[in-house]
Amino acid sequence: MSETTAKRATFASLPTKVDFPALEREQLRWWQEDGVVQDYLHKNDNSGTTFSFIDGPITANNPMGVHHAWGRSYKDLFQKYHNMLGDEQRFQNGFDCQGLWVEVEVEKELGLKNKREIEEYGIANFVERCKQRVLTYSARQTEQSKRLGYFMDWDHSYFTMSDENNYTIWHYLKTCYERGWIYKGHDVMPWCPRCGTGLSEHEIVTEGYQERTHLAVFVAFPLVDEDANLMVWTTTPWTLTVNTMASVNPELDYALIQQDGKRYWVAVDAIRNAIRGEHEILETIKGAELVGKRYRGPFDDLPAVQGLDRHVISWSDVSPEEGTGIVHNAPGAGKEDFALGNENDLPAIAPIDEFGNFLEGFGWLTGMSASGAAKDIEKYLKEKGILYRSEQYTHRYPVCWRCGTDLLFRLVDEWFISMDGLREQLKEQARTANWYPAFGLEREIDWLENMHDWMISKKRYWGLALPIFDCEECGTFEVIGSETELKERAVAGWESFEGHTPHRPYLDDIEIECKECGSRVHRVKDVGNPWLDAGIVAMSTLHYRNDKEYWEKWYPADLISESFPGQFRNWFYALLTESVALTGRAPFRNVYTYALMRDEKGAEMHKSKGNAIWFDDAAEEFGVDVMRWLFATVNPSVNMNFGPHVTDDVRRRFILPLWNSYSFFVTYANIDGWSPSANPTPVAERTLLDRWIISQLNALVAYVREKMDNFDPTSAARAIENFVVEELSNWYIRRNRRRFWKPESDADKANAYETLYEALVTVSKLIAPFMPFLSDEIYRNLAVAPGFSPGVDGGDAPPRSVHLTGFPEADDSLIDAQLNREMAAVLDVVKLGRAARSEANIKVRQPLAAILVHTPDPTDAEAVVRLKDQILDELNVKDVRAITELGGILSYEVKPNLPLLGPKYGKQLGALRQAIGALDPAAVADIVNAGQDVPVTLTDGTSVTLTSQELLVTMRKNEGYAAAQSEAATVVLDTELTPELIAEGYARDFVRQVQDLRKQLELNIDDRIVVGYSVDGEVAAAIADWRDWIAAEVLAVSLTAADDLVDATEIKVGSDTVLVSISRA
RNA sequence: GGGCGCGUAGCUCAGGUGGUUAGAGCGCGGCCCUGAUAAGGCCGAGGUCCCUGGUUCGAGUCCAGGCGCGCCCA
Repeated sequence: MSETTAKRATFASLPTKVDFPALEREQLRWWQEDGVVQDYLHKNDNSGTTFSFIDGPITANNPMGVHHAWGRSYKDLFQKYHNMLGDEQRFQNGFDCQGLWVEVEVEKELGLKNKREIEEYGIANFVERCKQRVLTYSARQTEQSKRLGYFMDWDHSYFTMSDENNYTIWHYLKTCYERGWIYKGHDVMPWCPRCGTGLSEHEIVTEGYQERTHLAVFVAFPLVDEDANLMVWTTTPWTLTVNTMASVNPELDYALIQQDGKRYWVAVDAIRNAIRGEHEILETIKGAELVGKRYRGPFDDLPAVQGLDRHVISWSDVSPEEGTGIVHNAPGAGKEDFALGNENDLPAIAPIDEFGNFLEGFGWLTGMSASGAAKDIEKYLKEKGILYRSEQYTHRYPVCWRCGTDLLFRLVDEWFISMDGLREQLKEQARTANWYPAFGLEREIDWLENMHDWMISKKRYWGLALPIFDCEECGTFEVIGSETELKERAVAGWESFEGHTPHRPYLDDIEIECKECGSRVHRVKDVGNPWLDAGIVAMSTLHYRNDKEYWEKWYPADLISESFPGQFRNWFYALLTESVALTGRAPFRNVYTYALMRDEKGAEMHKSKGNAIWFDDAAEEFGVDVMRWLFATVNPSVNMNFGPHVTDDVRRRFILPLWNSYSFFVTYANIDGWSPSANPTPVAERTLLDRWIISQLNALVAYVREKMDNFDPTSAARAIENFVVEELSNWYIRRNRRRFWKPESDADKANAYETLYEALVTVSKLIAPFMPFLSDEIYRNLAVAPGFSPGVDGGDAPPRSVHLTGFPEADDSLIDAQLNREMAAVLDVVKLGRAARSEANIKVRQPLAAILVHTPDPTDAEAVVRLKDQILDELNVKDVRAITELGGILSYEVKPNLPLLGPKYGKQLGALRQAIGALDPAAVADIVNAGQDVPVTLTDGTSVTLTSQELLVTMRKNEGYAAAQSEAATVVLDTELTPELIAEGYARDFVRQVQDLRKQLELNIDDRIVVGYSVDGEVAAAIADWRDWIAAEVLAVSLTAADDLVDATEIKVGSDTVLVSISRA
């Protein structure tokens, strides 16, 4: 081989240790400098087929975490795949810009504590800072996404704060208004007193509840017409101020209790929990009998609550499990209470302002914070003599998801879109899409069935300026649907708005004339719910308002993809409802969803817990390809545990075997100066193993395409991994190593290179959508460096990056199902042979005369014998023979063929199985093998006749043989060792150890050596007999027995010790 | 309280349409192979397939109820 090293190396040689993150950075640099991404984006301009992806906007408020990389990897891989298929695409990324989450971060930056301080700072300044923050983090996320290998048209990302996005929402709102769906609601909302805003139903997320401990009070409400009290319980004492009724369950039993001279009504089942100390039960009645009794409220002297007729009402939801079984209701301070008040025509009185402080009319409480007043109220109740007792009570309580403040329930005016008119149509449209996984549809339908009207207003600053003009004079309101309509209608304030984006505060001064009464009307101060912003993008980003042709081309999207949590009720819902309202059609055809990322131990990742992993750190520590391969191979609907051990595992399991296969090829191709030929040998003329791996490769290509076309990258990636690791690396390369290192440069060697080359180049394309960096590294070195990739690109000059190529197409004529099946049998025999050797404790280096093979289907055994070359070498045996005579090695076993017999014999099957077990297997086997029927008599005397198909005849190995058995085959070793076999074993032992010495001396693969050795007896004879073979194996120019060795090393051959010395020739 | 999903080896997870001996990877113990490999192979220990009931000749798989966990809703 030494003369071949001088030949020109075709491929860049590879480092023995790979630094994957460094390789990725280098690849990234080249893509950008060489304009690869630009060419990729325009590869399919006007191709005639399209793939429309609409990006769910990422909130541009912080740097990306690794969980963002998960979702973005799916988005990229589907788009890269379709780009390779030749589909034209838009490649538009989106940023979500407006909303409270940005405001909260800016408040932190500026040190502002509440809305009052924001207004002092100035709304215009504040809004400007919000915009700046979005620009900062969208730029940061763009760079991070590029590092992920995510190819998008980054210069044309959409921003939900854009004029077009906001005006398209106006158009949507106007449409809703014209259909009569918009209304001003009066409702009790969860309210954050710090943020000074209500939270919509959509925002009370899981983190929106926390364990909190509050002061809870048991309070007596004196009845007006009798000497007794209603006992009530509440964890929010401030709500007692606006109590207007008390409710009981009419079905429950209530007891009148006497204690310390006072009488209390309490539900019988609540006595244990509520009452402390000795007491007497005077009488028991049904809750229904309490209904209508009048009582005095604890704060009935306050000016704000005069003129109320407080009495007991009936409410079937009252339970005795918490509290007293009598519920104090404050319709102005509780959501369910508000509904109950409406049902019973009792008024709702609002006690608090937007900061959670008591309003005018609440006496000594006015100006106090509602949640801070608990202690004072407790004291007041005590002094008034109506406090029974108080306790610290821990429960799950809603908190503001941004700032953690306890929420209050506040009576407010908000704007809503009525959903009932659209509900059925939304469900119908949701069903037109394919959901992956399929249960996503059920989740969406469940949400659509239960959703309430959509609260779209928010009393904040940075967001969509709701185009609602509400006349204070006559109560008429109007919705403006576009910038031109606004200009037409504006009678004041246009000048101060003109030239600004449609945000607060610039729009706040505009006035229009009320169409009913002619009064001047301002825009409501509210901004929009941010899901309006994200939900309109299927319309706004496709130029729905201004370019219908473009919109028709790209709508609906072929794909959208986001993670489960929240999106069924948030983005998917908002997209659906806005698009369906405007067009009647669902905006997407396929929805690909995935679960949550956890840390390595399965715990939720949190910044505060310190277990969150930032994207930048992960990219530099692990490399992004390894993450992307992990993301592609896990089950997307199961939560993923992510961390260094998991990525290490992926690297070891797949990426290194792939790299090693690639590296093996490059190493030997360069030694041989091999380069791809314009006219490779037709596959049909190559060896069996070559034809086999090419056959498997084409089957793989067909499978991967099918799975990718059905949005199942997981199955595709797992199949690729199996092919590379099991078939290519562990079998094809392992079995063919000698073809690559043999000294002759003959046709057989060329075929081996051609075959491995085609497999590797094709694999580089298959993995391109999944691992953009490694795939291009392999592709560029193998296909671009030599100038063309024959047998892969038809001999044409290949594109300069794998991302500019087409996705491989399977050549069905190269798929040989018969060969694949036979090779599977061979692989099984090899595995069993190794198992048998291991069990018999005979190492592989010791040659054996033969193995005997039996397969249930005799044609498999014939194939195994035909393909025995692979087995001889792998198992180090001299012959492979099919077992033709049982010879005591195997015996017959007869089993019922259950899938056939079950349906036919039903309940008789048990008896039948018993009868079959009692038959003489050998006799039955003869009959079945002759294809004749077998008569069987059951225990009850019934006779049945079984056909040969209804019985399964198998072989079982007998004890006492070195053998192994699986469902597919039985392999038996011939363990008899002749002196010749033993001598050959010594020779192999010797070679193996000399090779090890070469390695220790760090000799080059093709260095020639001089070997001296010293040993006596059988081992000496064996070495002498095998001299030529040994010398060839270890590249020895001489192999000499000598007693005067310098620097000799002891090695073990058989049980003898041999002294060996080697040196470079 | 309702919807959806999940529950299989110490850990992470595979297990079309019910079928004969339930698998993989990691980890653990032992052995083997190795001049592409930071690899690989074989053997072993390790299982109440969450529980109960039902359908069936036969249930990890289908049905009902329950328990536990997750997400969503009330």
